[in-house]
This record gives sequence, structure tokens and C-alpha cells, in this order.
Amino acid sequence: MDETPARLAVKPSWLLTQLAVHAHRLSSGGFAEVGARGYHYRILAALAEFGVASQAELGRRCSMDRSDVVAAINELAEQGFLERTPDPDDRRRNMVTLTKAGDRQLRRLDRALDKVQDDLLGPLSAEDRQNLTRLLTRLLTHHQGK
Amino acid sequence: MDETPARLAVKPSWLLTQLAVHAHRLSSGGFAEVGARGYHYRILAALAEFGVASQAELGRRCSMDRSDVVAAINELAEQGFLERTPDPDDRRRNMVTLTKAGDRQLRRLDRALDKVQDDLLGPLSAEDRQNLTRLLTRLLTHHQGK
DNA sequence: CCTATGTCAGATCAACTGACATTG
DNA sequence: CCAATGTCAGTTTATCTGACATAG
Repeated sequence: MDETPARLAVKPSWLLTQLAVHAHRLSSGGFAEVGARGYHYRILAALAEFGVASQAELGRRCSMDRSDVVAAINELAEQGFLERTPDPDDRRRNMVTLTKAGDRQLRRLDRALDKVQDDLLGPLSAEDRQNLTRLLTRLLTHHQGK
Repeated sequence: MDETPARLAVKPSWLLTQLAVHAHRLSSGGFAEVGARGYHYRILAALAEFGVASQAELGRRCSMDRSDVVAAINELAEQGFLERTPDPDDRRRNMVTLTKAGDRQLRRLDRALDKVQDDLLGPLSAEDRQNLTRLLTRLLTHHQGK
């Protein structure tokens, strides 16, 4: 009857790490279906969510490094999913804008992720999912607020 | 009052992805303090939890690829944290055994992770933590059971 | 002077892939 | 003949570091 070993029951950080493996497997699969990867999704989603932003802002919102934002935005711009225009008010900054095509791509990614989410949360009831979401949201807002 | 944008509230998979960034940052910091990394911790923990095992078994228990187990075990054996001996009953297999030094290393890693866990779960009450652990355990056992 | 920004080159770590020889 | 195991080489992705030029 001792199905769950002590370490698993006691260490949520271990649970999160192990679960992250499965979550990562599933979600990269979903991204790949649409020819994208995690960084692309995060940036497109942040643009749709918060609107036009500088690269540094995007990095902060996606918890990504400045330098990685550069590369991801190069790739997304090449595919026409966003546009990079210099900010006249602050000539250090680039303003990044989501295009129509970018919005369509984000929709595709969202659909793919919906399937992933069902796979991932399969064993949980609607109430459990709501509960989990609530807990994770509290954790995330706490850690993103520094 | 609209603190949480729609996407965050609706998509636990996004939440998990973003949280995984913070969890990863914190835990690799903890591992590094002890001169280790995630793969090392997972293998040592699995050995302590389930006892002697073949490399393939370790891979299944840690959700790691066979080939990555090889490299991690090379490194751990070099540091004297485990021993690799051929299985006389099945000459394909290596039996991997945790050493005294390996057990001490695992204890150090556990202590480091305890601090990480407190950082990570900071904003949650004891009851919330128990709740979260219960939900994550159900998800993990479901996904590990294939 | 100091800070923020965008950019680049490079390093590390986790995860995966494909191949191969050996053994069951 | 097929499946499992251990091993090796190589690739991709995510993350981070340090450096630099430019602009506030």
C-alpha cells in the first residue's frame, strides 16, 4: 500500500521538477506541431496579452534574458509574426508589434496547447483544476513580483 | 483590479511553464552549492528511495534517457557517490549501488533543496502546500504510470 | 558618471536521436 | 529473429554570462 515513496510525498520541489519533465515533453510536442518553440510562444502570448512592448520589457514579462529575446524576435520577425520598429521617444528601444499573421500563429499555438493541457491535467476534475490553477497563480505572481 | 491577465488565469500549462522557470532557477542554484546538477540529484534520490537498480531502471524512474543516465553515472562514480557492478544474472545489466559518500551527498542536496522549497512555496500556508502536493502527486503518478 | 538597451559570442544543462555491439 | 541494455556521438532548446556600443 506504500505507493508513494517518502521523498515524493514530502518534497513538492521534487514533484515540480519531475512534473516539469512531462509538461515540457508535452508542450514542446505541441509547439513543434506548429513549427515553433517555447520562446516563440511566450513572446507572442505576452504581446497579445500586454500589447506593444520593448524587447527589454518582453524579457521581463516572459522571464527571459535580453539576449535570448533578440534571437527569438529575429526568428519571429523573419516569419512575419511581428515587427520591430525603433522607438522615436527613446532611441535605445525597439517597439515590438504583433502582426495579423502573428496573431493567427498564436491562435494555432493556443489550440495546440489546449490539447496538451487536457493530456497534462487528465486525471483532475474541473474543481481540482481550478484549485491547482489558483495555487499556481499565487506562486507565479509572488515570484514574478521579484 | 485586473491583476491576472486572461491567459494566465485560463492556462495551467502556461502557469506550469512559467513557474518551471523559477523552480529551475532556484533548484539549480541549490544543486550548484553542493557541486551537483539536476541529473545527479535525481539518480541519487532514486537509489536511496528504491535501492539498487540497473541503469535502464534508473532511467525509467527518473524520466531520463538511457544515454543520459550513462553520463550522469560516470560522473557520480568518479566522485565515489555510487558503484557500478555487472549483474551476474543478466550480463547486459549494471547494478548501481549508492555508497556511504553518495548518501552523505544526497543529504547535502536534500538540505539545499529544503531551502529552495521554502523560497518557492513562500506565499503558501501549510494547508495550501499539502493541497498542492496532493494535486501534483496525482498528476505525476498518472503520467509516470504511462 | 551611471544605468538601460540591444546585440553578439560563448558556455552549460536538459532532453532527445540514431547508431552500434552484446546479451536475453 | 526480436527486444532490452549499455554506450557513444551529435543535435536542439532553454538558460545564463560577459562583453560591447549607444542612448538616456
